[in-house]
Amino acid sequence: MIDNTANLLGVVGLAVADRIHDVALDVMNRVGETPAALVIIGYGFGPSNDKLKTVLGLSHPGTVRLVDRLVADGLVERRQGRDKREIALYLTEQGQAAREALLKKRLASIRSLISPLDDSEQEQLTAILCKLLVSMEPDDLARRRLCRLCDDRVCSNCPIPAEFRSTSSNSSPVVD
Amino acid sequence: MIDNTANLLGVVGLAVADRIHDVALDVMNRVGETPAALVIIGYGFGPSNDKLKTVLGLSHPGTVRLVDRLVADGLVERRQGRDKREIALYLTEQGQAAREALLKKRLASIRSLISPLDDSEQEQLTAILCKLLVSMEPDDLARRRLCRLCDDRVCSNCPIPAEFRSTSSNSSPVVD
DNA sequence: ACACTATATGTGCGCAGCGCACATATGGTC
DNA sequence: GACCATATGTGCGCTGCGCACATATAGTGT
Repeated sequence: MIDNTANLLGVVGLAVADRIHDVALDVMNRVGETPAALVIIGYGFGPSNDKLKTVLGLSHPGTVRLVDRLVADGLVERRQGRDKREIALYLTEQGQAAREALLKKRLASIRSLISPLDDSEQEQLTAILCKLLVSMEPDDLARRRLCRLCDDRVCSNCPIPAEFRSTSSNSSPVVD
Repeated sequence: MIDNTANLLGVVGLAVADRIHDVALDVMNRVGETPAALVIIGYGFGPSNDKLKTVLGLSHPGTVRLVDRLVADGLVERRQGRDKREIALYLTEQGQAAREALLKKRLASIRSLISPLDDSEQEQLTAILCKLLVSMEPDDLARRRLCRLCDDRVCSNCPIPAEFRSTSSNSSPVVD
């Protein structure tokens, strides 16, 4: 019985991931971790290459090349970081617009998926998803990675404990 | 409010997709549509390259190369199809084992995700997922694509109408 | 001041996964 | 037999990524 539920969740999860994939391809013509990088850099706290790397779960060179692509696309710019080694990544205006479109279309595509639910079912689903998320990932990094494509402005009741979302500031998911 | 639910579903969907990705990497060291191909070929009805292509949503050359990889890995063999143009794809013994491992570990990884739910929540989730799936994809092909990684043996109550699962046989998802 | 190590970014190279354009072989139709 | 449809396969290139290595800056100990 639980296998049946698990299989159904596998199907819906795949459907959601497919939709997000398609949105990213449509908005920025990039796939993989590049869309997540756009979201994370867009929080505006000027993450270094290294910070980005840990959240995305990529190798260091993979992250460098990913940023190269974002810069080549005119979405991101490298600025001077805290010392002469570090860089700080910021979105360009075009990058901001792309991020907005990405988050907006991501939400829209998933919203259309759950639109057939009535209010009661929607509340049930929300409660269940919250419960799953609370008990999902034990460490800070994995939780940030989990939320790497979130639109945090609509996530007023993010079930992930605040102490896991940022360790030195409540407003930035990319601080150290 | 619905945006909040949508965002949460986006997170869980991403988590599920990440887990499936990791399982495929672990079991067969392949990603992308290759795992799905293993599942589909494994139904044993000897799909042609072209049948496989439509379910996976890949280009024709992409599918040929995908099969090349599966053959090189010793998981799939090309046999003579219905005429001298068509080929028929079948799993080797090793391919069968890999498919079993893939499906088993996929289920296990998702099962661990939903294990914190009590019986009542699990029933609610099942009902909601079924409702979502029923109203999700309008056409035959998209529905097959949706189920491309399913373990159909645990899906006794697949919400996708039977007429969309196979048009000429009730037991094969890859017939024409 | 100077070596040594840690930190941070960037490069050369190669591989996996995929698409476009094209080539080849077989089957069906007039 | 000419012609088109169907099915598979190839040449080539691109994106996304990792491993090994190179380079630049910061800190630390003597």
